[in-house]
Parts: sequence; C-alpha cells; structure tokens
Amino acid sequence: MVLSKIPRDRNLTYGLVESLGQLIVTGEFDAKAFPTEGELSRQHGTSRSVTREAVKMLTAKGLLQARPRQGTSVTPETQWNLLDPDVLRWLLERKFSLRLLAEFTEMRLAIEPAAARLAARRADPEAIAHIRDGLRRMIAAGAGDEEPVTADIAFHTAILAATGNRFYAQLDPLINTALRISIRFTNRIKGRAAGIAGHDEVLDAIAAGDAERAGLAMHALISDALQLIEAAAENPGAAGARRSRRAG
Amino acid sequence: MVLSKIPRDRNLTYGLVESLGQLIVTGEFDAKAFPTEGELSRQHGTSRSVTREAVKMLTAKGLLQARPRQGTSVTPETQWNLLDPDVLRWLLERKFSLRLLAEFTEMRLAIEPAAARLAARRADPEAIAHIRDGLRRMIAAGAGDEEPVTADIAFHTAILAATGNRFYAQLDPLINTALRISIRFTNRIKGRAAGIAGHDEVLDAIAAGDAERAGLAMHALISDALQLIEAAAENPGAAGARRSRRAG
DNA sequence: TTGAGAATAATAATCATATAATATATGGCT
DNA sequence: AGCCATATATTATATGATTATTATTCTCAA
Repeated sequence: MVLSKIPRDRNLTYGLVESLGQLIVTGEFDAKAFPTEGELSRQHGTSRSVTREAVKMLTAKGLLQARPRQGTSVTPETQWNLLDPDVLRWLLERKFSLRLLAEFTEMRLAIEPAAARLAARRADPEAIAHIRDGLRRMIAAGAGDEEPVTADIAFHTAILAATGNRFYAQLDPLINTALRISIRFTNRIKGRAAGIAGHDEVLDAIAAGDAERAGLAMHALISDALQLIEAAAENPGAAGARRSRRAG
Repeated sequence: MVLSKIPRDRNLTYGLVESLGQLIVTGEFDAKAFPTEGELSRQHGTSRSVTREAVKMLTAKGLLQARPRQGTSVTPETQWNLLDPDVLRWLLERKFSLRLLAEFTEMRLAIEPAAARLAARRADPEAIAHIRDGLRRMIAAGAGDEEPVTADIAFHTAILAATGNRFYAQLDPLINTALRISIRFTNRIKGRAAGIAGHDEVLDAIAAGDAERAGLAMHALISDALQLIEAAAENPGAAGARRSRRAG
C-alpha cells in the first residue's frame, strides 16, 4: 500500500504553516505584533487565501487567534496545544530547552511504565514480536547514526501500541519526536550496553506477562534518562549538553 | 481583563468546523465518500473560502486529508489527534462509548497519581489554596446540577496546574471534557460522601508534602471511577448507563 | 495480450478582487 | 468628563478564474 505522504513542502500552505509555526514558538513575535493578513502575504509572497488557511491551521493548534479589526495575535503559551505533534516538534527542534525536554520526560515517566504494565497484561504474540523486533534492531545496529535511534523509538512505540489503548497509542508521534532528541543525551553518556540491558528487562517482563516487573523496568529506564537530562540542565557545560559538534 | 471569547457560533468557519467534526467522528462518511469542496459548500451554504478554511482546520487536527484529483477524505481513526480538546469533545459528546471513556480513564490512572505526587513535592501555598478551594466548593455544592461537577473538575485541574509541568497542565481541557461526562456515572452510583472523603485524602497528602500518599490516594480515586465505567460497559442495562433520563 | 507512454479529466491549490461584519479610534456634542 | 455618531482598520465572507497535481483512460507499439 502506498502510504499517501503529506506534501508538507510541495504545498505553499503547509510550507507557510511550518515557517510561521517555527517563528511563533521561537518567540519571533514576542516584541512586535503579529502581522496582518496583508503584511503576511506580502512578506511571504503568498496570496491571502494561502495565508488565511495557514493562519487557520495554526489557530486550530492553539497558537494563534484572530478577530476582525483587532488583528491576529499569538496566544499565551499556556494555550498552545503542546500535545500536537507539530507544536512539540517545533518547540524541541527550533527552541530546544532542557527544561522542556525534562518536563516531557517527566510525563513519559508516568505514561510509559503504565503502558508497559498494560502491555504485559494484554499484548498478543504479534504485538510482543514487534517489541522484540525493536530490541533486536537496537542490538544489531552498529554505531551508525540513524538506525540505533530509530530502533529504540520503534521499541517504545511498539509498547504503546501493545496497550490496546488508543490514547497511549496516540503518544507515538510525540514520543517519536522527543526521543529522537532525547537519545542524543542518554547514548552519549552511558554506554549502549547498559541501555540495551534495561530494554531487554522490559521486554522479558512483558513477554512473561509480569506487569509489575515490566512497569518497574520501564520506570528505571526513563528515570535514568530524566536524571541525565536534569543533570545536564543544571550543569550546561558538561558532556550531554554539547550537541553542536555533530549538528552541522 | 476581558477574556476575549472565541466566537464559535457567530462565525461561519468555526460553525462549519463544529458540524463537520461531529459528522466525521460519528462515522457519517464511513460509507459514502467525503464530499468535494464544491459539494460541501453547496450542502452547507458556505462559500468556498469558508469551506476550505474549515477543512484546513480539521486537517490540522488530523481528521481530514486532501489531495488534488483524489479529493478530501477522512483519515483512518488511528491518525486522529485524540489529544486535541475538540476532537475528544466531539467523540465523547457525539459518539459516546463506555469503551472510549474507559480508555481515557485508564490514561488518567497513569497521569493523575503522578501529578498528585509532583504537586505534593512542588505545590506552593497558592497552588494548594486552589486545590483546597475546589474541594471546599465540592462540599458546599448542594445537589445542584452544575456546581458539583464544576467544583470536582476544578479540584483535579488545580492539581495538574500545581505540578509546574506544562504537559500535565495541558491536559486540563481534556480532563475537563471527560470528567464532565464521567462524573455522571460515578456520582449516580456511589454517594457523594465517599467521593469527598477520597478527595480530602488527596488534598491532605499534598498539603503535607507526602508524595507517596498523595499518589496512592489519587490512584484509588480514579481506580474507583474506572471500575465503575468498566462495570457499566459489561452490563449496559445497569444504573450508570441510564443517562438519557436527564438528557433532555 | 501487454506494457509504456500520451492524452484526458477531476479535484484541490492558488490567485485576485470585491463586499460585509466588527471592533477600535476619533472627534464633536452635551 | 462622559456619551454618541462617525470614520477606519482588520478579519470574515463571497465569487470567479487560473494553475498544479494526479488518477484514469486511451493509444499504439512490441
């Protein structure tokens, strides 16, 4: 089946949503007012239809609000829908902060152990095979750049899917985005071996149907990650925070 | 301060988003294909601008996707952003199912005890006052129709706010919607007194800074609710499921 | 018959322009 | 000063035209 890909860049509207989304979360409009439709159109070389549709999409994600005569404005940050995959992605990629990553990981610390417990109670053989496959890929992956990360993410999202709960499954794209960034820290500091051992323990408990052990193992995994992030947040010069080396 | 109200109904676009959102989640377009721009406009008596902008907002929430020549279509349910307050509201209000409510409550069972633990560790006096105020209102509320529910919700969202974690705070509108429906079950079956005692225990633990006790108390609270919902799901004729009496 | 490539057609995407609705600002009047 | 009418700026809505994309159909050669 062809996975009808969303043409994020071949499409003026979606392109504008991306640009504006990134500008908004980076605080570009904190000082100056958000432009009017006309100005936006001129600045980005798009027609008013395209501009309006982009603004509407950002409104749907809680980032903007518009009223006649009053103009369009960026909503207070508390109203942004952080649980929208795009919004979280813009924040983590364009306005990275250890604080935000820590807060997200703190939420994972509540969600994923519970997901592991549910998976242990409910996962069918096929779901367990998916989890196992993620771990297998983690082990097989050498020191490559992409595959270890992708495999780790696959492991975690397979567990979310195995809960049989749509709300847990829904966290997939969020955890996907956050993990892709988070793993840069955890892997650099603690060796891969330790990480794999922890993941193996989770899988083993789920496969054995031992909910308590699965939850504890997952909790340990994420608790480790959270501690690394918080340590880095308090000590910005240290190892984990040096991300720029590979960035270019 | 004037809380610039969003004009959901005085606005053709937002009105159309509401209508279409409800139609989509209720499965109106499962059989027939989703209409084209032109048809939608004709059917709802709106211009193409309005129609397109509404479709774009629903696209931003993951409910629709559009491609030239192929038309607009409802996305598979797994891609809907259930964590968008509007989407969850449409589902719970227009396509209520005990199954979905149970799944959401299952997620609350992971989130809210963790939130209570964080609140116990971090809440400042002001935040605790807000929580206490919610409980006070719960007690003060008679057998009225709205206030007991509103007060209960205020109690829970005050705890989310007290975590100091933006992602927990973000769950406010979701839990708001779900609780408004959920409470209809729990209150009808178990007496209010028991509920208040449980809430009081949570507040007491948070105020005392006892994270473990706060988490356990909150867990007990939600676990009770979940059991009621699951019981009702398996036994549709029983008390809790009879909601229609008061509906009109 | 089959496969590749070209022509067709349906649909969303984009642009342009005009009018309406609405909230703010302005200025005059009491 | 306070109130009311008027002007003004901005989004909201409507409409028509053009373009881009792509699924489908058709043609023709191997």
